[in-house]
Amino acid sequence: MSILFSRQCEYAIQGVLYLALKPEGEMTSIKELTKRLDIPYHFLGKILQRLAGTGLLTSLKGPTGGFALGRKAKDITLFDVVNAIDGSDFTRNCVMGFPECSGKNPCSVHDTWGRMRDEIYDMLIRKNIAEMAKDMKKTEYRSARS
Amino acid sequence: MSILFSRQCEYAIQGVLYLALKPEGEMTSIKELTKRLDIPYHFLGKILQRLAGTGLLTSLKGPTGGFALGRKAKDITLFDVVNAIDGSDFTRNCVMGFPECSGKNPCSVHDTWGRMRDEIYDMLIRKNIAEMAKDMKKTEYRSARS
DNA sequence: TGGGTTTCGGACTGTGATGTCTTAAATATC
DNA sequence: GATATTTAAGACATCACAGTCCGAAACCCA
Repeated sequence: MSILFSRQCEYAIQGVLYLALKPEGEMTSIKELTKRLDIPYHFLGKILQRLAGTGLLTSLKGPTGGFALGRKAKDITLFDVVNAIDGSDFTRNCVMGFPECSGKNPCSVHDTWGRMRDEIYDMLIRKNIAEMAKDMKKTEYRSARS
Repeated sequence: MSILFSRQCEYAIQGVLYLALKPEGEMTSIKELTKRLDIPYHFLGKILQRLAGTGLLTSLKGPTGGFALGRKAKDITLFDVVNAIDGSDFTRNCVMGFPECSGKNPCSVHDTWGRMRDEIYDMLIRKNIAEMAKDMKKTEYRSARS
């Protein structure tokens, strides 16, 4: 069975959560992120770059440079991150790949899956980065990678 | 956003549903399937081969040969098909990729996602091919690809 | 001004999934 | 038995995603 998010997207979420644990406005380098999160250096760089391009993150070059959240953690939802990397096609396409599946012409699992899909979407929209980060803060970060 | 099933798996589901609409025991050739379902000929061949290998389908070579369901449609669940192609890893791994996410050490969306994952699993287990095919029979097949 | 540090951007490689092609094996019909 | 038809099986090609590498641009500090 295939999974919900691409690996890029998983990394993006982990990175954004890590940044949310930092004091507001403090810059964090890729070097620190890659060490703490165990994500390939250059790959993570590209992902953060992409997030910065959408305004979700800010970036600064040079020493003391790095990345930080582009707005307050509570104003960033899980959906914002996922949508920036993987898009939101899953909200539209039929789960079984029937090309003409729609509300007027539903397939056999259309309604059942539609309900689950809505629940997933709601979860992504409701979860904001601030409260997620707070949950993780309870224990030391690496062991809290859970 | 990435999707729930691989393309192979989507094709497998579509193929099995098509076979379920046929009289019991009647063989259907790849040629017919590929034409009606608009799936690449040889690729579909490999997928059906694989399903036959697990016993989900039976196959016969030669003229009048083809594929048919390996047991009664009502005894084949959606999970059987999905599991044969994509496996069932999704029931185990953390949706955000945190390597050490577990019940004892849950991430922020662990419980929420876990509940949804269970619902998806239940859907796959409960939906059998017979009733799904019956739903689709209501309209002409191609336009019922929905 | 110059050197070191960091992100930026593009090109490149590796890998797995998707899709194609060809030959062999099995079966039905004549 | 010969031939046509169909699946079986493996090699091959193509493509998207994952991951690497390098030079350039921006920035800080001495």
